[in-house]
Amino acid sequence: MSFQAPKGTYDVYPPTSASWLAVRDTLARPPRLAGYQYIETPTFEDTSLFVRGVGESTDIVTKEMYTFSDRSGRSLTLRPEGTASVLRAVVERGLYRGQLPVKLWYTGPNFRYEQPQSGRYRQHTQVGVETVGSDDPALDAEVIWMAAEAHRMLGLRRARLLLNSLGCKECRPAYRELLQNFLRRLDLDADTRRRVEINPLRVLDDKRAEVQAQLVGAPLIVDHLCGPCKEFHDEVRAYLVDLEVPWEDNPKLVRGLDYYVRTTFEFVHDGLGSQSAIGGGGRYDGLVAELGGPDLGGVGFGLGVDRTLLALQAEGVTVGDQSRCDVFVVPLGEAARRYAVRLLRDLRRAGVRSDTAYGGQGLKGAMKAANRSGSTHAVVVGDRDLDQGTVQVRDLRTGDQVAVALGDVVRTLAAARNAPDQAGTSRAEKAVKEGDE
RNA sequence: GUGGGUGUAGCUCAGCUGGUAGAGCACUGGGUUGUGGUCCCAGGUGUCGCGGGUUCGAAUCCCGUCACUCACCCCA
Repeated sequence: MSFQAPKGTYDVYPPTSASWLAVRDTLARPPRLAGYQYIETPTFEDTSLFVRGVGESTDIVTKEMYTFSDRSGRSLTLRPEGTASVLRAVVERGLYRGQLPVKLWYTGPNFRYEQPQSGRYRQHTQVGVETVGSDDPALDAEVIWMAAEAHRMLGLRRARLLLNSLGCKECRPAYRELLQNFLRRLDLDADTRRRVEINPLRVLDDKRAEVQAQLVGAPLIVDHLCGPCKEFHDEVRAYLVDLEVPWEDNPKLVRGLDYYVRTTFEFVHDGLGSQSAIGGGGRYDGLVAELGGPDLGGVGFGLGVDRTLLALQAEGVTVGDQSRCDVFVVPLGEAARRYAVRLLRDLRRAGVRSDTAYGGQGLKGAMKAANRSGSTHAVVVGDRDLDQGTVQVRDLRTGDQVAVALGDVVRTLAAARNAPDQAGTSRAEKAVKEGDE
């Protein structure tokens, strides 16, 4: 009997797990630099939270949720996205009672029952931010900038930012009707006709050529924004100019979550195949009130860890430290093995990543293991050396080997670790390492 | 939910119109019993996804099934 991971899921495992972790950590760096605090919410919630929060007419709610009953008959759902949970916690814990805006970041898995394909899984990990309690367009710009900044830190160059405004409850209804009148005259399949009635804006996002061809001349929201929405949108864009974040206005950008108003954005990457969105977000004024809280506006993003890694791979950019260790200890003989366990303890306490060969492996095999560990240095120590009160410290990059007194070993290796590396470290690796400080 | 493609060694794959399984990489050992990364030599593993059918004979042809994969709707 053998098992495999459930359909649409994947394992994050070596060697790529180092890159995956680096991507996740780097996506969280700008928020942490911008005063966002960490929040963690349950992986599942009451089903009704998502129905209310994400929107009854969305595909997510109608056909993609992992919903189940627990043993006492409650209907629970694995979270399909992060915003509803975080805002639920903000309201439940009264976080909005302090200084506003509340600025939070989080990371974790989301679950959607979808047909898997390249870049689309049933469980995927996001890094997200939410800000609650401010209608300042500078905050929209900050959220967008943080995503762009994370991409810059990673060394990702070909991500494009698409930007739109979806209007608000004042101007959207009239536009919606206008659009419906236009769409109803088109030749569309049954599913799409239904969408015209339930959520007409999403029809604009249809990828099919035969649909897009008919959409030429469709009324666009940008031409029907109310005064305040138009002004808000212009201010967001002015801030983006100040921040030197390039974008493309895309009047057909909609996104599949019902709660967005005004600012809506998506980062796309052309190296990913069909699933090109690596992150996105927008403003959701009204959602907090919808979830039982005060009438506070908010804006946030969700960035896909897995798709961002795929985008980096498509650009040939390697992120994260691929080495396992800095120092590898090669003991020869019984006394050396007894010494090695203590040396490893002291190296690790000094912050030097270190490992050794176990199981009495021979010198040749141990050296091979040292090489594969990615260590820059090997410590070869045998009874002969211990008798002389020394160990052999070998630089595995150059092959240079010197005897070092027992009392100086840790200090010598700790210093070597901090020395500037000779091999050219990639810009991305440097960015990630800076993040570790 | 709908449509295409693919399932052969740990990984990437070859195997023509049926004759009973291979390569590269990886791994282990040795050349060098106190020295890795290069080089040379040696070594092992397969329910050929699964079930059935055709045939003297099936990895190869047919049917079914499962899985994976790509794409659509939609999304990270």
